[in-house]
Amino acid sequence: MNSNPANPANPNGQGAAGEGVSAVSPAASPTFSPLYQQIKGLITQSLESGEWKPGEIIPSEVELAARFKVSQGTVRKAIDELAADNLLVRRQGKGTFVATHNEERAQFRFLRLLADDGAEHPHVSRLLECRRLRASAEIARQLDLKPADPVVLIKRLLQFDGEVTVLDEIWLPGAVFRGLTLERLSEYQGPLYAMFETEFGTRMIRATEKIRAVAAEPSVAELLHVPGGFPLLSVERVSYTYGDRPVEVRRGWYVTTGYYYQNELS
Amino acid sequence: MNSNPANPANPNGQGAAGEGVSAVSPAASPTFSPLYQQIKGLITQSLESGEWKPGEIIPSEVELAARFKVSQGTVRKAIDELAADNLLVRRQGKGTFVATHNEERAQFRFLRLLADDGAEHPHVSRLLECRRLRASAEIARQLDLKPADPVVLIKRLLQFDGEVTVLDEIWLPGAVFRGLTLERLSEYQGPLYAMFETEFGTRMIRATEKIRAVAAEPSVAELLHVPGGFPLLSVERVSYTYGDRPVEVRRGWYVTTGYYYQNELS
DNA sequence: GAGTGGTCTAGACCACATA
DNA sequence: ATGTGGTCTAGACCACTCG
Repeated sequence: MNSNPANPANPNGQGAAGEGVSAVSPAASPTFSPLYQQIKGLITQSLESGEWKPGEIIPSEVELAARFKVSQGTVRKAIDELAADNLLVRRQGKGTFVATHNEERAQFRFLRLLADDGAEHPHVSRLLECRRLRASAEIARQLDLKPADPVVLIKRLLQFDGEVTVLDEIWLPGAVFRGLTLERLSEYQGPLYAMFETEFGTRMIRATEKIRAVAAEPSVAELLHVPGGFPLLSVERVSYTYGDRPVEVRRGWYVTTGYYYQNELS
Repeated sequence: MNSNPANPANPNGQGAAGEGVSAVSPAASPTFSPLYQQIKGLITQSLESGEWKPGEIIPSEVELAARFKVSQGTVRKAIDELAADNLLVRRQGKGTFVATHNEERAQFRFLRLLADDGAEHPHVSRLLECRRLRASAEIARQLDLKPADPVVLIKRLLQFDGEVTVLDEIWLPGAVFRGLTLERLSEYQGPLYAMFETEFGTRMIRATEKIRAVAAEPSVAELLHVPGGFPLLSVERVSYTYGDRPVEVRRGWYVTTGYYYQNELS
């Protein structure tokens, strides 16, 4: 950040078209941060603080411009980038909304397993367990916790069109997901990320995955109805929320006969 | 496209600020295409036709604005999107350049296999063969050719830090890659896509991948120095050039012990 | 018709690179 | 000093949505 974080009076001011505002240009700021980036930060803060909740509409561009004392074009550019990052969703004629996992037209953003025939195989989740325990060194490292900090472990199966296809082990920081039980999980329907968002106020923004081919170990093989040693896709995901804070580690084993992991390189 | 494809006189004209240009607004165009999209198309044409070649600089924004008879802001938005699509690269103070696979700071854009330790293991290619044959039904379909059309097949191994890690089978349309031989391949050094670009005028823009876990078949296992049945990552890639025309099918088998396929979900 | 996002323009000035 | 992309502003008008 540069200066004027809260109520900018045009720091690196390049002045309005025909006005005499802010004839600054001091030492040619060494750490230059454009105004719209600062606005972006301010909007992100409001998202993080819950001033505008997932699914809700945010103030119009003109309102925000007035609030931040900048031109509409500047908040526009800020919102553009936030929309590109999937934090906001623009809807022409209606307004700008906080992105949500609840009413998203597709969870394909995070589940990229497709059937060979391209059909729309609906997937259902079968919960296996949900318990609280202390983080291993590895999980603690990935979740940015201290070893032996409390975590929640969820195990579940995903069935695609009746076929058992995915086994997931999901680790969550216990402090954030207080009160998460198997009962509560089973009551809720819909994507896990939607539940995390509405029930625990934690919204997944982005994730990284490490993908490998592995041989099925006996316990995994049994759950997935494949012989031991069967080749499985191992997907280790770390999900992040605002401020790039990790909030989930998910280890998945995918059966990729009849299904494949779809990826786009661009 | 809307109208005025070549030398626009502001079709859906919303007129300059204080001028009397193009007071149109006819039947409220049913298929509305913004000006900057049309400009984007015109620039893409120039890229495709080779008017500006990979690595070269393109005309400045003001020049293009004059050429297309639009404001600088409009060509700016067009270039912005083309840069986001990795067709152009902006460099402040210098100009805008046509993207190239030659001097790219990283080919990580297309090779996403990383070592567990995160180190910079240099990879070297070992060519196995390069022959011309007739497309199978499947390959023809994927390359949008007619069955039995001529294709080129390249097989190669990739070694990471000495270890054999990847086996690739690469299919190319024979008509485009005329004169591609094993000798020519071995002479060239650097990424294949760089060679395709400079030697055959075909630039890869984007690709899709289907990823699976499979058991190594005997012939593959032998080449990769793993036992038969060993779990391998199967990566089937289709690459596209301008106009979303497919120009490569690449089937890869990756050994993912000590390495993983890195992916970002956002 | 009023409000919202989307497009387009024109002009000023800043940051960066190069000569 | 000049030219290039990058930021910021102000204002006009268009496309879309909804009451």
